[in-house]
Amino acid sequence: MAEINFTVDTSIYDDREYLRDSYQPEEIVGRDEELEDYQNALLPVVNGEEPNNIFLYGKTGVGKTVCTELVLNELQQQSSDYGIGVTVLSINCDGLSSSYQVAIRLINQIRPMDEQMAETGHTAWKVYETLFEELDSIGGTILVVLDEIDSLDDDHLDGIFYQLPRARSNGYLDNAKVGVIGISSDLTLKDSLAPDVRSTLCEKEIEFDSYDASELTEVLEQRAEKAFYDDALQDRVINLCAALAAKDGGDARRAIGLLREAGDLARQENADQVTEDHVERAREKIKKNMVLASIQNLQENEKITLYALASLTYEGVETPRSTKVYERYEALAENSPHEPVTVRRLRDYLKDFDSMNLTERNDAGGGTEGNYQIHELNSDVDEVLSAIKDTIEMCGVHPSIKNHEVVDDLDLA
DNA sequence: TTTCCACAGGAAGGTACGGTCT
DNA sequence: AGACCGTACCTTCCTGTGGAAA
Repeated sequence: MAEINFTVDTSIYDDREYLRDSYQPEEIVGRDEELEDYQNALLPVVNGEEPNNIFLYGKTGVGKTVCTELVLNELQQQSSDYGIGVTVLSINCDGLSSSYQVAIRLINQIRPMDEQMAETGHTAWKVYETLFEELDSIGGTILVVLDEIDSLDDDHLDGIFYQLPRARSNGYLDNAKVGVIGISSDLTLKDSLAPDVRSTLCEKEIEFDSYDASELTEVLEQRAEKAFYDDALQDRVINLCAALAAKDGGDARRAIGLLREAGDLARQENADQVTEDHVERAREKIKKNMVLASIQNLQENEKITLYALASLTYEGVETPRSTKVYERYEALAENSPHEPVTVRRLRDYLKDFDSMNLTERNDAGGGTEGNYQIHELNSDVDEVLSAIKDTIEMCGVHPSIKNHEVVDDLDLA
């Protein structure tokens, strides 16, 4: 057994807490314009008027959620000075698929633990009716923050965004003034809303631009100053993190995550300083973990599809077309306890892989072959095969991968 | 120019499941 | 107990697309 030895870090982190996702900075860098718009949009609240519905959009990690928390905290404090009661209900819609579920979450957030409502089984109108009763019993101004609304299914989007803003005019609410704050990182979401829903929900729109490299540098410097000891970071480290994150879409959360991972690596290695090399390696590690995590969440038929694609790739067919993947998939699925799905379904899987960034899907065609799509793994085939080890064991080792190291690892009787 | 081929993907509907309501 | 509800996951059917062959 390896010797267990904990070493106290004395040169890297002063206080790592400042790099955590949950840390809320007192001052937000580079979002002055957005904060001003936000403040203006909320002016009716302090004046005791009906609140605006506000729609926030911008890519992930550009400060939408952080700004919301900061602004609403401030709003609650200041309005209580004026004797106005403001309640904030916040729901993250990630993992929820319908308005129905969002409404139940809201109800359960209002209700005490021992009176929680079950998540299915009710009629839709019953759910909304209950929600309005609960809101009305709170009374005053209520701001409902719905974060990550883009993760809701398109078909189910309209329900809550239609009901909530209209509840008062339809006579469901007597005591409460409700404003909806919708937050989306999908810039096209607005277009998929029904026109009447769009016009009510988007009374005030605030767009959050992506951070550029220099803004990210500011954000990172703000955190790093408190998180790390003086001289713990090599000169170019922050600039590098900022540049990499700017290239990846200007996501501040990712930039901070990258810096944190680099710091962790340096600490593990008992280094005196975080170097550019740590950053590069941290970036690789994060990428690898993201792939692993998304593969592990796939359902079994999807994993078999990925197995089909990976085995083809390992064989040297780097961009197989959908039909080829399906042929291999069918062969693999036959050995598994799972009934193979139809080609149509598999096309959906392949489309999902692309949107999850596991693969890259491209149109191809011409010639006598007609039109078709080709699929290419976005990460190392070895990593993918390792991540679906259990599936390989279940379906059996396909001849094309019999030389792969994963196979040696499997306990094949 | 028309027809055919091979594929992509939208629409609608089926089924099983876990839940509530009466 | 049985009607009913929302949802996940799937199939079936069908239309659209663009180049090749007739």
